[in-house]
Amino acid sequence: MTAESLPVPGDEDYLAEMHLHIGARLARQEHRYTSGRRQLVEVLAQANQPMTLPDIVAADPDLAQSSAYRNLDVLVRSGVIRRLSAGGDHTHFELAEPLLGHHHHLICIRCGSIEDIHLGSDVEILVDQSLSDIASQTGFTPIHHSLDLHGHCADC
Amino acid sequence: MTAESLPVPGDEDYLAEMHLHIGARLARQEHRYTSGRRQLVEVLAQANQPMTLPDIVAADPDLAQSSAYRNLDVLVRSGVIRRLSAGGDHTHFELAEPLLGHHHHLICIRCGSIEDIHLGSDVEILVDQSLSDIASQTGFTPIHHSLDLHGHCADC
DNA sequence: CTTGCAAATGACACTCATTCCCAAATATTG
DNA sequence: CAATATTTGGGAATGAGTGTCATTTGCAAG
Repeated sequence: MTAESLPVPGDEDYLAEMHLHIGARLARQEHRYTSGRRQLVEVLAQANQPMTLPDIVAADPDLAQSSAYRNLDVLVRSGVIRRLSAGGDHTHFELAEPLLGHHHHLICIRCGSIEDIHLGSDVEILVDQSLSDIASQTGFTPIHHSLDLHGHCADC
Repeated sequence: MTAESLPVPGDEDYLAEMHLHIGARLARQEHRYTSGRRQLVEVLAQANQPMTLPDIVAADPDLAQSSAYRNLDVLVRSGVIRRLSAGGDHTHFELAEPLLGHHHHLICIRCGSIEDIHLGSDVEILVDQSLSDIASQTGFTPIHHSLDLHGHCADC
């Protein structure tokens, strides 16, 4: 999908290459890729599902809450991480699409959990085309779309 | 789309009929359709775009903040109003789809505004089918989907 | 049209997710 | 190493949203 040759999750040193990409991206914006930020990215990469701040801190208790929030914000602004507002108490965070691939979500409206799903490319193409048609009529500049299915997860 | 014969927005006494529908729906759940709730619905019906609580109170200063929040919640639980989490400071509310029709949103990631859009039925059908295919494989029970386009609005 | 009772109201206190603050620590540059 | 800039983390502050409770309102039965 992207012109850059990103390694895929099955890759041997997927994490190492990903860190290089992210470090370069942060450097371009005069930000340092510190260990705290690296830990954040690793937690999200290993979970491969959107996480809340309590999830993240539980997964790596070395992370300080205030720094985690601040660094999540830096990474969101740099396009490394994406912020999801699912309606529960906490915002969810996940790696951005260039790192994770384009996908959508199953959102449980009872327990607030979020799971990733992938749609067929035929659907994606049609959706993208329809949305950009509408956007251009309104003077809206599209950046990305979100398509989520809300309902009850298997556990609920 | 629905079996019931709801009046359409062009209708003479659209509001009156809508209030009847909502009153009946609330009564079924042992709730009263009080003047505060009616005002809430009228504000949202007239704005025909999702509003935050400050928007709502500004549009009708008679509404008390705590009651407005409580009644919004009652109306959400009763399926009259839908809650949207757009990522800004405030949650947005809009009339639910049975009253407003199925639609999607343009969400400005700079100013937080939300605007309604409608997609062609071919897109809707394809999306619906794809989503329910995936859901059934996962044991997820779909209730509704949301498809939003994020970007910059014409004003930003 | 009272009386009784459950639901609703609104002012205000409170919770808690997130942001702000700032002095100490760490990295970068010359 | 000195000088400068960014980052860190603990705790205080912010503010959207919720809870509390005494008062009011709406409805039903007599």
